Order: sequence, then C-alpha cells, then structure tokens
Amino acid sequence: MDATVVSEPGVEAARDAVRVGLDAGDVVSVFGRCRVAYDGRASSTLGAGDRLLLLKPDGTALVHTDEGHQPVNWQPPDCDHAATVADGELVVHSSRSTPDEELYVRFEAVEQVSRYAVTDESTLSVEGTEEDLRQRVLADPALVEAGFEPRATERDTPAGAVDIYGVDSDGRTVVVELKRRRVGPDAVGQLGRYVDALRRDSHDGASIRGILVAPSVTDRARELLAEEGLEFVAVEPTPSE
Amino acid sequence: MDATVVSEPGVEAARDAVRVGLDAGDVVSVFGRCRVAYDGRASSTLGAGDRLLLLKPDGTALVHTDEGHQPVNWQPPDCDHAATVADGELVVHSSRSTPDEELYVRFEAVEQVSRYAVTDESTLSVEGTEEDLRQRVLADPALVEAGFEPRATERDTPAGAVDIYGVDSDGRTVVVELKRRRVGPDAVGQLGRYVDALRRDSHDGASIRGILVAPSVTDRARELLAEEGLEFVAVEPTPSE
DNA sequence: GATTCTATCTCGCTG
DNA sequence: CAGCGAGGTAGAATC
Repeated sequence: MDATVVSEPGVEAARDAVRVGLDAGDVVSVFGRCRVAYDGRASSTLGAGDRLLLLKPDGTALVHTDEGHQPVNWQPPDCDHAATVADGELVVHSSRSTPDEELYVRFEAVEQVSRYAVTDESTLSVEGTEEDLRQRVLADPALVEAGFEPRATERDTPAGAVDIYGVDSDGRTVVVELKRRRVGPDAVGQLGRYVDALRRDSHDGASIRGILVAPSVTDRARELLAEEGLEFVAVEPTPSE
Repeated sequence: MDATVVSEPGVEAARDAVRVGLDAGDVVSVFGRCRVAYDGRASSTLGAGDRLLLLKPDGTALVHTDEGHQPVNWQPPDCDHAATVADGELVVHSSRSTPDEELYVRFEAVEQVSRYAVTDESTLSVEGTEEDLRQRVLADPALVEAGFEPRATERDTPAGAVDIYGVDSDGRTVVVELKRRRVGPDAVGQLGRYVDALRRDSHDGASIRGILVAPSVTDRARELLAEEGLEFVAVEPTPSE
C-alpha cells in the first residue's frame, strides 16, 4: 500500500503524475476544474466545474461531482486511459470499442493529483438476496403453501428458466417466481410468460399454477395477477427476527 | 476551489481531518486499509483491503476498490456521516432512516485524507435518449408508417402512460412504445399491458394496434410480439449520419 | 410517502 | 459475442 500526492501541479506535472500512476497500475485521482464530453451509446457535454476524476487500473473512469451516488460521467472497465496536454489544459481521454465510446475530461486547473497502490483480495458477502429467498423456500416449502413440493430450480421453459418448479398437494404443477423485494407489474409479466409457455406445452394447461413469492406487491401488480389467474404469497428473503 | 491533504496521518489526525472536511461541506476522500459492513435493504460484510472512501456533502458515501464502475459499498444521498476512533481504528459511520440502513467503514491504517471544496453549477446535457427518439418520431411520424398521426403523448391508460397515442390511415387507434436501444421481452410486456388496457375500455378491441419503435429487438421479444399481435418498427434515436 | 419507468444502467451468467 | 435477469440498482416524474 502506497500513496503519493502532488498539490497544485502545473499542467505538465499533472500530466506526468497521472501517467506515472497509470503505468504503475495505481488508482489515480485528479481534482480540479474541468469540462467533460462523452460520445458513445449516447452523447453528453458538461460545462466547467470542480470535480473529482478517478482512473482505475482496470480501465474504469469516474467523474464525480459533490452530489449523488452516480458519477456524472464515466467509462466502464477495459477502457484505455491517456493523459496529454493541449491548449494549456490537462486532457484525460478514455476510450474503448464494442461499443465505440470515448470520454474526454479537460482540466483548466488541477488542484491535486493522487495515486494509490490499491490491492483488495477480499470478496463482498451479501445476505438478503434472491438466492437467500430461494434457499429459505427450498428448506421450508410450506412457506409457499402446505403440501408444496419443489421438484427443480432454474427449470428451463421456452420463455426462460423458472425459479422453482414443483407440484402442489393435488398434484398440479406449480411455477414459483421469487423476488427479494416488493414487486411491480414487471415481475407479474415474467411469471405470466413462464406459465403461458408451460401451458402451451401441456395437455392440461388449466392445471398449471403460477405463484409469485415476494415480501409484498403493488396494487397494479395485484390486479395483473388476478387478471392472469396467478397467485401471490408473502415471504421475506430472510426470517424476521 | 481548494484542496487539502494529510498523508499517513495518525488515527486521531485522520478523524479530525475527516471531521473538518465534513463540517466545511467538502468532498472528503480517505484512502487506506479497511473493513466494511452494511445493514439495511440487505446486509453485507467485506474483509480487509485497500480502498478509497468518498464522502460527499450531500450525504453520499462511496467505497471504491481498484476494479469496477460500481462502488463495492455505498450509502445514498441524505445520510449522516460521522468519524470516530474506536479500538485504535478510524471508524466512519453513515446512516439514514426510511429505509433504515447504515454503513460502517473501519480503517486499520489510513494512508491519506483529502478534502476538496467542490462547486459545480453546470448541468449535464445528454443526447440520444428516449426523449430524443420521441421528438424524432413526432417530427416525422412517417418513420412509424405512412399515414400515422400522433394525437397525444404520455396518454394515460389504466396500465400507465402510453409514449405516443395516435391513429393510422384507416382510422385505427395506434399505441406506440419507444425504446432508445435494442429491446428484450420486458418492453413487449409493457406495450402489451397498454394495448390490453385500451382494448378492455373499447367496444372494438381488435382495431387497436400496438407498435414497438426501437433500433432492434431480440428473438424472444420478436416471438412475444407475434404471439400478442403486436408490431415492430426499426427507428434509431438519432438520425444515422 | 409510494409507484412507475428510464438508464451511456452495471454485473454476472449462459449459450 | 448476444441475451436474459438481478440489483442494497439510482434517479426522475408523477400521484
């Protein structure tokens, strides 16, 4: 772990500091007044303002303002970064192909350039995901309804893979769609597509049930469920304490 | 615009530097070796590693590793940040309510604390959005088909607002759903819901057409369109040069 | 506040 | 490479 800072560098010094960091495989941050232009999947321009530019060794670029979770402009991983001086400005250019897109960040003033030798071997462990909900339902199928028997997960249908496929106590086929949080109309559409696909392949379509398992549903989603003859069961992704 | 740096500070000095920056309404960055814990909409833990923590004056917190566009952990805007020392570590805590969630970043070593007085009055201008596609189609409805006449945009239906509502040369109602890029099954479901809602309200349901306008569709989406009797017209969000 | 939908969504997985 | 779906999605518009 190592960090180096250059404060209020001249344009050439800033360019050199960025290049050293990029060559070393460090995370480089540049703080200063800049304009930004993006062209690719869409295109955008941003006038002068004070912002923080982060360049990562994996080819990611992020331009952050003083507000918001999201960068105001960015490039995804696997881009090529380059730092040059043009018209007295530090210009950072980041580009990739497939799709062709490029980002220009032009600094009229650089306050600080830092680089950090970042190493991170830890992996994030998250709980409360849809996978947790699936494990919970498989461990206790009665959460869906008494007598429910899961037979397969990720079972393929012409419309995609069903989360849980099983049978109810009357032997009817049950398709379960899992969502870790409150669901809207989109999830009902997804479940409907799976059920429709199985009904088309079946001789007795009416016997196929579709059940949406989630903490809750919106009103519109509930209406859609009723229209399509689908059902809803409330289950949290993790047991409430 | 102003930037201040403290390199390899002791724990108390790091805490004080963070507090000064937060109090001043600056963007604060902390680089060092840390562990991270989140609990709220889900929960997560992350073991020790070198990372960059950004604290924004709007209450945003971002933890970035050396890889990826997305922060490995974060808090959205409007959180309260606090820096303390516990067990010889710098602990940054960020929390909010509705929903209740909190983030702990514990630094066992701090390499650098910086703060930046960020001001940004410029607003981002983006082109090539769905709004551009709508303007394009409204300016030249023949892009959809000869004789198409838009009558309303964002027209309300029981299933939500339709992008463009109009009539064809035979006087039939046309519902247009716009997408700025290649579309999958979700967009077909959306269009289908609008068309179904209007058909239910109509005496002559069969006369209502649904047209998906986008650069292209996936195979599965094309099948769904056929099944539901919907149509597709290829249009780019911006004129090809 | 809750709901709905867009997004340069990102990310991971699968064929 | 494309397609599909999850995400602590975020963000904006609307009710």
